[in-house]
Amino acid sequence: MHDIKTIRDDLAAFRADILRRKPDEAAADALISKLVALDDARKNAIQKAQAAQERRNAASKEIGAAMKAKDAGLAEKLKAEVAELKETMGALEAQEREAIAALETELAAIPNRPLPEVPFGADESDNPEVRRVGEPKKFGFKPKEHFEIGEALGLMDFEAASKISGARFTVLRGKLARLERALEAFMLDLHTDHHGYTEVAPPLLVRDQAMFGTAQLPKFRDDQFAALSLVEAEQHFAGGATGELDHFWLIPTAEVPLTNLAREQILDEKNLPLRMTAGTPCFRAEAGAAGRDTRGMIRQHQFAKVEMVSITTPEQAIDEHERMTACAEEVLKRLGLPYRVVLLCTGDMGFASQKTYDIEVWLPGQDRYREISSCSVCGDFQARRMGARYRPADAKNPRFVHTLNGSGVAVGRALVAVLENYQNEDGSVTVPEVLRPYMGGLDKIEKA
RNA sequence: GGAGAGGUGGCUGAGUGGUUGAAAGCACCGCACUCGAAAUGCGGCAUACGGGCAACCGUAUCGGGGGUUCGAAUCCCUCCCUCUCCGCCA
Repeated sequence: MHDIKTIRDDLAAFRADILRRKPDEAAADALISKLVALDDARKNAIQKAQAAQERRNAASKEIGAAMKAKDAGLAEKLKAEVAELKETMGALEAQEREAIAALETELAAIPNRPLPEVPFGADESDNPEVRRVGEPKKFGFKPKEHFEIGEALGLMDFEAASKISGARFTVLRGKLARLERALEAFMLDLHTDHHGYTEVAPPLLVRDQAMFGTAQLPKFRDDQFAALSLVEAEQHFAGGATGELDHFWLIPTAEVPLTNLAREQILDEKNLPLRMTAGTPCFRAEAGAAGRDTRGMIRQHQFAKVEMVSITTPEQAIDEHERMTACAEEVLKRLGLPYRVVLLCTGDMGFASQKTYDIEVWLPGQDRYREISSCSVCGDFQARRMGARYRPADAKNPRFVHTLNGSGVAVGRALVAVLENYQNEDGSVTVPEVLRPYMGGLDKIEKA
């Protein structure tokens, strides 16, 4: 959520940032004049309503004084004056509310402003590579894709999944199911034992306000799954009710519950940065992804992910972003997976982000790097939406916190990466050293 | 699902219609005392929005929304949330 004052303080800078996101001058100018008009209307409505309230309050006090002084005549006269005033007040207050809501609706739909160092670009082909770590292994045979490996092992079953749930689901069995669990446990242990994150087991079903806070709502409603009580839904319709059903949202990422832990809080500066991690299933409708990554488990309706969230002061945010990215990279380093880090350009960045690093893992079966983590710094964009603040040690007024989130890392895709990078010519998969303690000491997954 | 009790400032917690934005305590900040500290004393200490160069002024906020009233933290309606007991349940 943007602050209209900040925008109006420097309209030219705001316009430039909007254009960096989407280079459409006509749209940018239309947006700005709309915002200015809405804000002027808001101020105007507030002033009118407040002037009326001020007169009413003053008259009410006079009535109280007159009644104490037993001056019934004066009290009655004042009452008549207030009664007249009230006829217009209701409308003025309604106008004030509407004007504020109209501005907020508009502001809530504007993406965050990219930081100056974020390169301008249209899509992922414009993302500069920041660094490349690890050498892709040379195979003495043509490396297979993960689903070929998993299916050949008899431990990855898409047909069974589709019978139960349809497309974009996977059934893992035996050692592959355990490998997924091992990966998640390994990542959580790394972040809690070595990176200073506190493990959280959050709700997976959340309310509208939480989804608004992290900015999945209102704009990305169609990407989400919802859960509802059919009994309540039936009563809802039977009662002839209209509008939105009461329901939960399935979290598309643990970023939502973790970040919203700071909702409507005033944190103590000495507790910042607040670092939290969670391993959860994530649910996505993938509405706009028809036909993309249809084979295998790269793009699923349900997948496991270990998420990191940091709540910081504005001053800490940028360093924390580098630190968080390094924490995600450490997962891949310890797993021995080659990867590269790219800086997302303005056109490829998420709605709430000011700056994002994507970590892409090497997949020999696909012969390319694929996203396995995304680390974003959001500034106060989410904090404003959820009222998350902190009290600075040396100042009395609370300030909005800054929020960061990053995958540390996507467990499903990590499983894919392990299968492809550790595959052997005979179809078996070597278990990476760091995972063996989590696999009961097993060093190789073979066909059962 | 049934019955009941509640939601007040950073925290605890008073307050049932008229200078109550809100007692008191805790926490925090400043000053005094002290070599320093503790203890003690005095003072300060909510948030947002609008107006103003500023000092400051105004408006709103006692879970959210609506209503009654000249006037609501206090009365009514509604929604949300929390807790207790019973029922059901992993």
